[in-house]
Amino acid sequence: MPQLSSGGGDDLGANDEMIAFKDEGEQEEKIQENAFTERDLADLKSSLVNESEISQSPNAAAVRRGHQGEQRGFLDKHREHLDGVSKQQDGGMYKTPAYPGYPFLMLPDPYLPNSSVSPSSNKVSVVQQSHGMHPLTSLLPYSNEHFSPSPPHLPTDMSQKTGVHRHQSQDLSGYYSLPPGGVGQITPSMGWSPHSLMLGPSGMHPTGIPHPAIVPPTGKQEHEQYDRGMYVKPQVEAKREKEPKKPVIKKPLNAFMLYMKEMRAKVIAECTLKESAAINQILGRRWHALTREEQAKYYELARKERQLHMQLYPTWSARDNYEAGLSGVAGAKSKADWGKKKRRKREKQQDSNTDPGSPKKCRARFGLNQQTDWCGPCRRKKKCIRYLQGGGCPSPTSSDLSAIDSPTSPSPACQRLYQHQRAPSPCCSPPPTSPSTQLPLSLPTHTNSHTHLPLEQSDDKRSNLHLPTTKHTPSHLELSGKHMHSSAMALSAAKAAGLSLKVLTETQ
DNA sequence: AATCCTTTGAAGTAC
DNA sequence: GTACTTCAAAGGATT
Repeated sequence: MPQLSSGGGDDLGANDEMIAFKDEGEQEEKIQENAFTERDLADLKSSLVNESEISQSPNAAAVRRGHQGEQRGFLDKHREHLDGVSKQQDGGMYKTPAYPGYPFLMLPDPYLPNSSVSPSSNKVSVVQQSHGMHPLTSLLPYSNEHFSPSPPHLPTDMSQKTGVHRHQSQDLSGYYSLPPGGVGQITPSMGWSPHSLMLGPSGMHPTGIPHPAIVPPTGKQEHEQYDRGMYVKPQVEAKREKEPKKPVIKKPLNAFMLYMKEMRAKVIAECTLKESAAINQILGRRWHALTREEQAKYYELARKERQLHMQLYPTWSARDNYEAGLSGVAGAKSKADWGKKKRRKREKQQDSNTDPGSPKKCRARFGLNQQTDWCGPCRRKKKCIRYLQGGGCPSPTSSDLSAIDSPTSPSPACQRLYQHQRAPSPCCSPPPTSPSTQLPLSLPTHTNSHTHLPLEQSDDKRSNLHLPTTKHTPSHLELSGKHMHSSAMALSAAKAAGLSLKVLTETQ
């Protein structure tokens, strides 16, 4: 269970996992609630927008902004509504005030037998976004009436096994992110009805629940048809009959994904960005800029998503979608593509790993005490991009450099960006300034081993927050953070003290 | 049309 | 236990 253990061993991050966010010096200041000041936005824009989004249509931006305005209006309304609802129903999921923008909070805890969302509260119209779905679509529970009350082929043992009433699962199914081409796009106004669910194997979850995590195993076109509830394509169906494919059950969204879903529209509106990659970078920064409390909300939601996912698809495994590539994986357009993709990645890896004798990782080279010298991926426990390439080891530059990449040692991705004369990604740009203070306090960093969050989260006596449990030993910073009232304070203090991440994270 | 890019986190495999 | 990989969303950009 995701936990914040402000009391006993704080496990927000392993000391070897402190992630430096140095690229936006000012960001530390803003670690308060919504966290984004205009200055921050300006920073982001200057580092991202101006570089990568020069050539976009102002008109489109204006339109988008208008759209966002509407959306915000909707959200505000929705939040008002939810504020009331969540107070009644949330049951105190968090001790901190309910996050106003998170409709998930209104959803019943599957573990609470009596928890259910009243139909009225659950009937939230799903507003469609210009890109196909409302950013909060995943956060907006379906109306119950859209579902058949008793899915015919729900595994009979499921509810018994999990102790969850069927009804609840239906309610909870609204948790899931809706694939752009998934049922989530089918709004009440579109005449969505249980009948439209009877569309054949590809559109239906084995449980009979029109779960948004389920997408047809094939490509876009079918998605679109699926969207419209017009899953009528004889040829495709014939194909399907020939090679019956399971509906693809997508992975539950993790905390960051949930956050992205919610915030994407906001970022798009604020930054007039279009490129998802750039947006995601911003979101990544913002994510780190969030306070623990804010992140905890998303971790909790993610936990619930997984929980629900597990309940709905007890037999599903993430591996299914690995393998699904061979039989129609989500994301992969086709079997062949998936294979290609996989192959390509492997080739990449091989290419970059030709010298077995060379230092393999920043971790190995610099050790935990010099994590600020690590390349970004190493800090994120991803594959090292710096020393895999033949051992040529650009001396790490300032520890204040971006956590992602330093200008002197651009990642392959960045190099590629340069090669293609794309606007340099922020990761390739010299970070704005200051060393990061953002570190870890806001990060539920984990140890290298997975932090498989237990679904059963014990009553957290140590903290009112729920972040993934980690096993690390507390670092100085963390200890400091523990004694600080908030990460913002810690960060501010750290900044005021002129402490660098490096200093802060040195523990041994 | 297909793939890339980019982010973090979860969960999988491999050793 | 550690290291690494894949996938989840998104949509413009690139191939």
